[in-house]
Amino acid sequence: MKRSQLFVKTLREAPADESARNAKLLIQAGYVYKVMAGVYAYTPLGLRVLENIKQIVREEMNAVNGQELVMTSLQRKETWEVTGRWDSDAVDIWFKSRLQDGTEVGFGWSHEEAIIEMMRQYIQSYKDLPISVYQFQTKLRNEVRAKSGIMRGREFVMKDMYSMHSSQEDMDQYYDTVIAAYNCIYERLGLGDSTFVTFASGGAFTKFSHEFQTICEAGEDVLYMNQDHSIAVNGEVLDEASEELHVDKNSLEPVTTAEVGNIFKFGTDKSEKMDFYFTGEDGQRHPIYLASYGVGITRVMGVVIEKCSDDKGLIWPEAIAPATVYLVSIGDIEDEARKLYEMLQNSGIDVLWDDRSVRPGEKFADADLMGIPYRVVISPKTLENQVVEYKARTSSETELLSHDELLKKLHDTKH
RNA sequence: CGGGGAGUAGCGCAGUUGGUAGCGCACGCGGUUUGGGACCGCGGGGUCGCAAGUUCGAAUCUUGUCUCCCCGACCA
Repeated sequence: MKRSQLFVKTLREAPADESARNAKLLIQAGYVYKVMAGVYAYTPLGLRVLENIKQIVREEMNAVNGQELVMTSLQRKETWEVTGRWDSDAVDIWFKSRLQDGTEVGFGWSHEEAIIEMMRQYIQSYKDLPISVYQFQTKLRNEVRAKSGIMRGREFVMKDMYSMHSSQEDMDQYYDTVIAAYNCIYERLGLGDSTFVTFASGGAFTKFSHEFQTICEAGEDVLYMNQDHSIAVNGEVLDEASEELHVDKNSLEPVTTAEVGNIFKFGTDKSEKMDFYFTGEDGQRHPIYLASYGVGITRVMGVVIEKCSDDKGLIWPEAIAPATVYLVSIGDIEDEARKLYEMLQNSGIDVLWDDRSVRPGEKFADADLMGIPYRVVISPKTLENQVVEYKARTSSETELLSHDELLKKLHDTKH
């Protein structure tokens, strides 16, 4: 990717109409464009980060036999009337509209009912179970107030997975494997050390759900944790949960967190409401056991920024950065720079080459602001000694390396 | 939805006894520059969020309205 071909521009100053760190930096560095409150468009840079996060999630979902599909944003009224959730008194964040013939439609704020309705057509027998399906969807929610930049928008990308089972035991077992998969996701996103599975309120269909909460000052939740972090409870269910876990709630310390995932078991309640049954080995009809698993993709992106940035700008974890190397070429050395650019790309490294004819200082400032993990500088000075200058975004030290040493270094740091 | 703050050029901002809009950055042209956001000269760009009203005259005063941010409420 050449900087001269990117339409994106960085801003000298952060936008004044945002106060959330993630939104300020993303707009300033050219990753997102704000359309309205809680609604953000993603530039090629922002899209790359989003896709990188999705790919990690996708790999982990595939690893637990999730089958990817994609539902629709337009939803039928009838789909939601079955569970009473079309009613605006029950769900106050609906965006609704009408077809030209007057038919009411809703814009998907969730896809639970929609997916179950669809799966009902394909699942009849115990032989069809278990099954697990997931999608990445843009959810539309008419929030009264959007806030915290991309962390709580009216339009956001979510991965939602649904598993269907013929027995409680099968669901419970699968549920635990998904918890493990989720831990892998947050580990790979660089949030492993600060993300915890917590007890949270269960809502309409189950007593407790599990939330994945990441310690984050910009978060909206308060978690109560014990000393070794083996127990974490959402403040909203502190009393009930501590009782259930047999711990003294006064021994738990509060910490501010952001929810980055939410999973829960519906059991058979929802299936019974939606007439989602299978025929068992006994020849009888039984309700299907259901569980649901969500990850807020765009929200995770925001949380990563809130946790990882400095006064110069963004600092992406390598796993989701839009490029691995920010190549700065200085002086009239286009041919040599192009060779280095191609060499790095050919060895599988994503390079953003700043080939613009602007002053070096501006390129350095942009490299920092955009948060690309490694900066490589090539100039007449480095060429004289057959080296390039290498610097990690997180370090203030530079190193002079030969091309071979550079490749080795970049491949070694990759995991 | 309650409370608070704010809308003036692409971005950040200034602009009070009311007199027809300016600065920095960005942008275009010319030149000098080139390892941490250079400098000089010239130039383009704004129905001052929108709508009414007061006035000879409104960015400025009045009313209404829309939008954005923050706190709260809300949040499968």
